[in-house]
Amino acid sequence: MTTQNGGTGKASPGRTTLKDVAHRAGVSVPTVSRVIAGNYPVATATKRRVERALRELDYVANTHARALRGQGTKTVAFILNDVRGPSFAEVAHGIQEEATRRGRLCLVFVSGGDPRRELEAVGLMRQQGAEAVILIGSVHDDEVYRSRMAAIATSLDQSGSRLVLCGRPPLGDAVPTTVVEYDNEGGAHAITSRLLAAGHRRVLCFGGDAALTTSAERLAGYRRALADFGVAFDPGLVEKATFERGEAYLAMRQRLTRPVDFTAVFALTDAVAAGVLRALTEHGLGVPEDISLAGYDDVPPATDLRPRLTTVHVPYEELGRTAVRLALDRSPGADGPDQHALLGTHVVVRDSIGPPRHRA
Amino acid sequence: MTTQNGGTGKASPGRTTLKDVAHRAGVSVPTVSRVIAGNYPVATATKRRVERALRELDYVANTHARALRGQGTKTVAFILNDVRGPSFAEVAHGIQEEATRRGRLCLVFVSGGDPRRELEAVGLMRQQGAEAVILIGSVHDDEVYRSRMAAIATSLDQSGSRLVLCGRPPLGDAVPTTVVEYDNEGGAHAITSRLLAAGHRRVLCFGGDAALTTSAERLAGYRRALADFGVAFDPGLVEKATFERGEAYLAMRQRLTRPVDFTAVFALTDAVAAGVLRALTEHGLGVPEDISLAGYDDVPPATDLRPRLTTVHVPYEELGRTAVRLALDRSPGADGPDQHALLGTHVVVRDSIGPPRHRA
DNA sequence: CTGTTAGCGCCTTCAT
DNA sequence: ATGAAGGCGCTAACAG
Repeated sequence: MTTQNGGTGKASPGRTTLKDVAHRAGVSVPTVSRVIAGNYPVATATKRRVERALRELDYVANTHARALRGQGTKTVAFILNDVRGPSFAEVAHGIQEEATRRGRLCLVFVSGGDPRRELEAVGLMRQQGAEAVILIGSVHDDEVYRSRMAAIATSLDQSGSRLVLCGRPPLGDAVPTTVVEYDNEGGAHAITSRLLAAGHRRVLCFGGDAALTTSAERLAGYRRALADFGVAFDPGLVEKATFERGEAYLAMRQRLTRPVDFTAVFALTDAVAAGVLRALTEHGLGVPEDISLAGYDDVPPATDLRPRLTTVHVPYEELGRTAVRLALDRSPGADGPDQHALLGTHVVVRDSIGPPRHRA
Repeated sequence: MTTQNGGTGKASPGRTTLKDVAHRAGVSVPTVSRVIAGNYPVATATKRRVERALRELDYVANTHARALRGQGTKTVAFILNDVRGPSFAEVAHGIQEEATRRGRLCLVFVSGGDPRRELEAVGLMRQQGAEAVILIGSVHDDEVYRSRMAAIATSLDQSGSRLVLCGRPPLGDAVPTTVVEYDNEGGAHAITSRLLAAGHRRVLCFGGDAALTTSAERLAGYRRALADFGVAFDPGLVEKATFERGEAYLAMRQRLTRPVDFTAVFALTDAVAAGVLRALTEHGLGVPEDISLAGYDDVPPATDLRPRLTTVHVPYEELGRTAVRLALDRSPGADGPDQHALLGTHVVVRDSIGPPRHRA
């Protein structure tokens, strides 16, 4: 016993290996392996001895070794801005559920919205040999981003993995990605139309950052609805702000120091709507009596707002599930370069929209 | 070239390996490895050739092989009931941040509150060789659970990993675990005291499941406050329900079909408080004019309730960070069997508590 | 400076 | 029914 585990079981600290078990049971390593796999004949007596050793030594297989051999636990990776956002959380949940159902493990990484961290994360996930790498949520859509992502997508594809864009626009048909979007522009069009149909003509579009894909699309829907109703677009009625509740509140309070030249607000996000609602209320403006309010996302907390928020439902959980399903189901050989799913959105009518009130 | 990757680069589909790169650069495998590690002298010319090959072949190291060799990317695993709960999400965020800061990857598993899935998950995480396995949130605290967990903790400990109980009571001093709790009972005591100090004597304790550790502790704090104020405990004023918003609403509506024999409600959770608030409001009862309301958790959406909820702040994110910190910082040799952190809670006073209103 | 050798833990032939 | 051998991809020792 010069080298290491001399005796009857494991001596050194660290994980129990097949060798330890084999020693203890007085058999060879492959025999133990076969008992575990159970797909090969083993004498009943031997089997029992091995099983006892297995139990006594509390053996667990080493996934890394298995992965190296080719057949290890597969994993699905996802990268998001922030787990705390209700909509992201919903997507994450969908991914989890579907991945677990298919016997996959989930790796998570939070990028904080920083493209560099996102890139770094993708690299790590690639090292891990993730079967799919899912990118969740909005992004600054510039040329650098697109070319980098295209390169990454190709790399992943070549190593048998898959880049999935979830709630983010495609990179182009040539790029081997799976894209799972929802009808972002359509939802914005629908809810803005709702506001316009109720008689509103001065609709403040509030929140978001035009450089972000999500904002841009929602803004586009807003503008298209305006055009459909023959209402001129007024840049003064587009107020950029963050997607974050607190800042939206502050920004709206700021806006209210100027004359109120709108009768309705389209908040680009439910969280923004919450902030807007608070600012409005504190300013003595009733919703929907004085000002109508619409949101976007239909996250659970929106139900607790008073009045209950009329908003656009986005199937976030389904988005996550679909992402996993598509990425995993594509036949490994046939490299259909482009998979694309577009999920529908719809307006959920609650209590925050009313007819416009004529103002002095 | 009889076997496989004969020629200049990688021929077979799948990941690029060191061997592929070595072939392409016309050097041996270890040389490539050294160029990558950069901790060993390599001729500049060779180095350049290798680097080019590396780039051209888009090489990424295989974490599993590295892990097998001993020095791979470490990972931290956490298991929770549901990512969608704001408080869980906060803990998850804290874990992420701290783990990433320390160069660890995160594995996540959603158990849906099912103890069996939790057990299964721990097994998977153990196979992965996770450095720490963090269990988040409340649990059904029976004997079976305790003994099973103790066994798992010991197993993990022996393989150099660590079981971390986060927001969940310890298993006993003998069990090698890291426990990161918050002062659950104390927070409940404090906020109930607040209600009692405001003059309330009939306080309905609403929501939760007494079999769950979290509920039990909060209920205990409630009772202790009652005792401190010399108010007799009335079992009729404890209403079990779920922790879930929607069900809480329904349960409260049900309760309101009976006579209103309380002047204040202590909701065991902010989500429950939201449901209760809605039921109360719809029943024509004003908060806090008619009924005072207190919550627990201080999750962000609580700010959007009207009136803004007075509640107990729980440092969830800090809980997550601390869990990672403790688990990773303990000196590997010295097996201090028990690590225990107890984080403080405090009441956040907002607008949902007022003096009791004398009722007919 | 570079290549050869060995071995991490597992599983899959192949040969008893 | 069982053991011996080989190799997954990588890196640390040991030659040269």
